[in-house]
Amino acid sequence: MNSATTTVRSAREQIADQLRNEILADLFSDDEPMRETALAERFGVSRGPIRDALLQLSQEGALVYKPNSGVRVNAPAANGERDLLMSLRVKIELEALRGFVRSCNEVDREALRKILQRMKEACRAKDVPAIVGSDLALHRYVIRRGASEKLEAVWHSIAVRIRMDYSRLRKHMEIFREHEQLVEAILSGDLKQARAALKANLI
Amino acid sequence: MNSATTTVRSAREQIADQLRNEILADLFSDDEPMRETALAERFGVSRGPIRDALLQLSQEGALVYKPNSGVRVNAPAANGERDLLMSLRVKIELEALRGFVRSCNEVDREALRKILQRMKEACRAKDVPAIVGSDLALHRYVIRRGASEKLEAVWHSIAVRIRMDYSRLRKHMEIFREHEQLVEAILSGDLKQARAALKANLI
DNA sequence: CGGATGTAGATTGTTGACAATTTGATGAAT
DNA sequence: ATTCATCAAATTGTCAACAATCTACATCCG
Repeated sequence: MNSATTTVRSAREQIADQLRNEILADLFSDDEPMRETALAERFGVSRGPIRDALLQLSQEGALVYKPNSGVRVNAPAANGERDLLMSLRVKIELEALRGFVRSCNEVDREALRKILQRMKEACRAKDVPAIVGSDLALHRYVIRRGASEKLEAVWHSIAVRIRMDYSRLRKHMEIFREHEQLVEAILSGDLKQARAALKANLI
Repeated sequence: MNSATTTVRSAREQIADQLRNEILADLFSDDEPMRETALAERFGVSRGPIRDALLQLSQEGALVYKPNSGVRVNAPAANGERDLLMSLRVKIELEALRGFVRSCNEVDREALRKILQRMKEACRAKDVPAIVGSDLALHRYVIRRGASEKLEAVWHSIAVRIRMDYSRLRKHMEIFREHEQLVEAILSGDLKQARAALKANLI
């Protein structure tokens, strides 16, 4: 195994990943509480790892935590806060994009193609949680390699709180095509076009 | 009890608060691992709540989590990332400042004075963790009341990762005086001067 | 009838025991 | 001497039971 991509994925992280994708794919109602015992049964583990995952997702902004009462899905950012959050996200991603296209090597290019392929299949199958996962993975890869882990963490907490609308009217394949253009611009080393593709995808 | 200030503080949150202040006050070495059993003994609880607090602090960026190996103190942002992170922090705080001075009422003014008083005593006593706590509390109050909880969470994850240098050469009371100027500008409703005081404090 | 009060059920919070994993030391083979 | 495998101690991960807390409903008093 290589050590760049995380070799060990704890139960907590796997559960958190899956739940995050489903939450961002709007599979849960905003008001409905998420019960620990039900989730424990679903994932075939005890409540311990579930609690860890729920706490993590609360910190990320996907859930809202209320002491002695449990967690609920967090509401997407309201219009007022959305603008500022999005401007922060764009700022981080544009900065990371610059660093990424400069230092992009063959390993990075192959990783991007792989993620894009995964997104293609998810869009074809209309598997919204999988679309969410590949979308986050693509942006995250650029940010981690183009900026740093600290920036990646901050970006993540912003992206989760903005909550892109994946079930928007336009067809799912359009989501793929937007990212395909972004990746193509990156692979050809065209920073200017990559910036344009990124903005088109986000705003 | 009023419901604006959090009525219930779980063990996890109290432990996390205290540890965060100590970490940001540079009381732990960057390489030394933090052991769960030692912390459990220190706080007089079992490892459960300790694990919760450590996970939370890892999400916030104060600690670095390595599966099956435990947590260590995260290094402060390097020069390159620090600039971008600080620009994001300033952007959030300036935006929140605008909203805060506009809607600031008597309750807010009293809360600010109270936090400032706490900071004064902490600076006098050279209690660095307490200085850290009151510093974060002051900025957080402005952001929560001037912006939103989502912005507050994002700001927090940035502020923790920047890791202000509290043990800098200038005397501790100067930290207090900077914030005193900020609060005075806010209390007098002078947005322009408040922005200047904020920038002076951060940069 | 309206509002406070108590009570039962459900849910989260905490604990200690046990399992799985990592880490560093030790020693054998080349 | 160096490398590799093995092992023991320490540490984290998981679990199930129990305690504390909340919620909703019923009950009682004004």
